[in-house]
Amino acid sequence: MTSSQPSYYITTAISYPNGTPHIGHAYEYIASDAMARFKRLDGYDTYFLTGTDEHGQKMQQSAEKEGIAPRELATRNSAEFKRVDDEVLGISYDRFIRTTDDDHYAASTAIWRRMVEAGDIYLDKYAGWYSVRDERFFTADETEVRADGERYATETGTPVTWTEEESYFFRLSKYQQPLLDFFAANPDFGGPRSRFNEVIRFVESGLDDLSISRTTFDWGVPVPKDLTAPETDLDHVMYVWVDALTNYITGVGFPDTESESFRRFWPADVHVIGKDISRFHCIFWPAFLMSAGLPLPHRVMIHGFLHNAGEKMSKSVGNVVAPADWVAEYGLDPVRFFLLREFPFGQDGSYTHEAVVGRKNSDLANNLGNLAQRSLSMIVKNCEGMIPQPGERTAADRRILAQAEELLQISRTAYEMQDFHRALERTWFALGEANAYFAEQEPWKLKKTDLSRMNTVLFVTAEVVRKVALLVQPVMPESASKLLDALNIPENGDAGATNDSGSGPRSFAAFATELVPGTPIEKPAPIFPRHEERGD
RNA sequence: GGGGCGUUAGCUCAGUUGGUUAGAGCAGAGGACUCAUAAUCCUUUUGUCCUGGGUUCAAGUCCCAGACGCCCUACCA
Repeated sequence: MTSSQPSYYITTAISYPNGTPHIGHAYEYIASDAMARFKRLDGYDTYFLTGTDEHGQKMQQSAEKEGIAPRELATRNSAEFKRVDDEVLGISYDRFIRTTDDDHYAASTAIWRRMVEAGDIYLDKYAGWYSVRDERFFTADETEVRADGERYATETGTPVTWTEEESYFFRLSKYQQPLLDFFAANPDFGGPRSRFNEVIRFVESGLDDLSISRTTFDWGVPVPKDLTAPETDLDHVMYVWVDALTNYITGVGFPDTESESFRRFWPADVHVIGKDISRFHCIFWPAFLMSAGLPLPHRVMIHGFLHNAGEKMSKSVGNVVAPADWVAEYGLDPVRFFLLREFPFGQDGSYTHEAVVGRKNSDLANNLGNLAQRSLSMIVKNCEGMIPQPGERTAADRRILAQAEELLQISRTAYEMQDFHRALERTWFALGEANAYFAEQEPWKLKKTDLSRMNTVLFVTAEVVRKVALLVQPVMPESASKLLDALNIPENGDAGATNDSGSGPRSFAAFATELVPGTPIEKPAPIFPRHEERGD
């Protein structure tokens, strides 16, 4: 962690712990985790933030139903999200932030103060048709008067009443043009492009000022009294998104903008979020930051949603999958691999049991697992249990090594845009070529005719396995580590879980080296077993 | 209503700035091999590239119109 080391700051969205985590949450955590591990292994001083967003009316109401305090409910449910990260998914976050943390209150207050000082916050009335049942306002256009003379929300069919509420507003309209200029100057700010286009179109269509406080409930960050005293006697709490978005700078030390952490990690390299909250991250958040005079994040990566066999996951349909269930059925690494290999990250994906098993068996067990098994077994049996000394290399040897060699750069480029799908596709293409190479060279025949040549072929194959194992550590930390163990590569890091992974024989820096002939290896055991159907 | 994206082999999808016989993986069929986790390798079947026009020497790739699907947004007062 020297100052010369490049830094990388990545965040997930913070989860609203009004329920339990499902496979959609896991998708975002796993992808972000792979991204963070990749950067750590590639020598970046990396900071990875995740956590829970605990304020708001919904949490308060849920707590009331249970007869407990909001903070108690938040603490309990937040712990469950954290437990899934820690015990089920192996997420290598550096901090699990809670918006109820003390330093977060300080940060939220500070950014609010900055926005006030910028002249961007004013007091007004928020008025509209409020549906108690939906807990939200509707514009007049969104309501209709029915035959009974009462007014209803058209969309949800619930009765609405005219409600006026004092509220602080943020001058979002002022930032329409600055945002559009920023978008034009930073075409990769939002990804994928199609989602980013939606955001841009929305801004172009005009921005209204944003209501950013509430007085009807108190479960939130209080608006500082010294800022409200001249204007109101009411107690305002911040609109949940104001404080929620602020977590990204709380996590690196804000409001101390001179702190080592803030200077090192802000602005963030990427915020990873779902498509339902792109507007908050691509419009509100940059506008808040502009107002507060803080640098803007480099990128917001918007991922798609997972569908169960093409159907939207929903509690009422009963097709919601708990991460722990999947991990129990398929294993953690196969689940991680499946989610990142099967779907382009920016698109929705549809999963089926058959698809997961297909990836697990053909890609993991057959292509990668078996290549390692067949090559290492031959080394143990025919090379006195040591990595053999290779002889002169043929064109075929050089070709397959070069193909593995270029995977690092291909992966770097792909990961830069969170294109995990492509990185893995290219890696598995190379594995297919390696299996073909092995079959063509027929080392099992060479052992009777040309031992030196056999040694070369086995060395080259094992070397390809080593490079792939290094490269898939971010996606499958445990299995990749076992592969490296099997090759007797000295341990140093922890498959990208901490910044210790940035150097040494298991880091990406070791990509440029080769296996050391004479290194003893043990009789290998299958690392990627085929899927066994359970029950039945 | 406005806009975005998509529609390519049975399935999931690649197809760069228009250029030779349209590709991959999986699934199917046949064969080979035995080092290996009944794995691996080779060969192989199927495509009106949604439809109809247009531009061009040349279009899956550009333009126009339409169909279908998903999404964003507005409206239906």
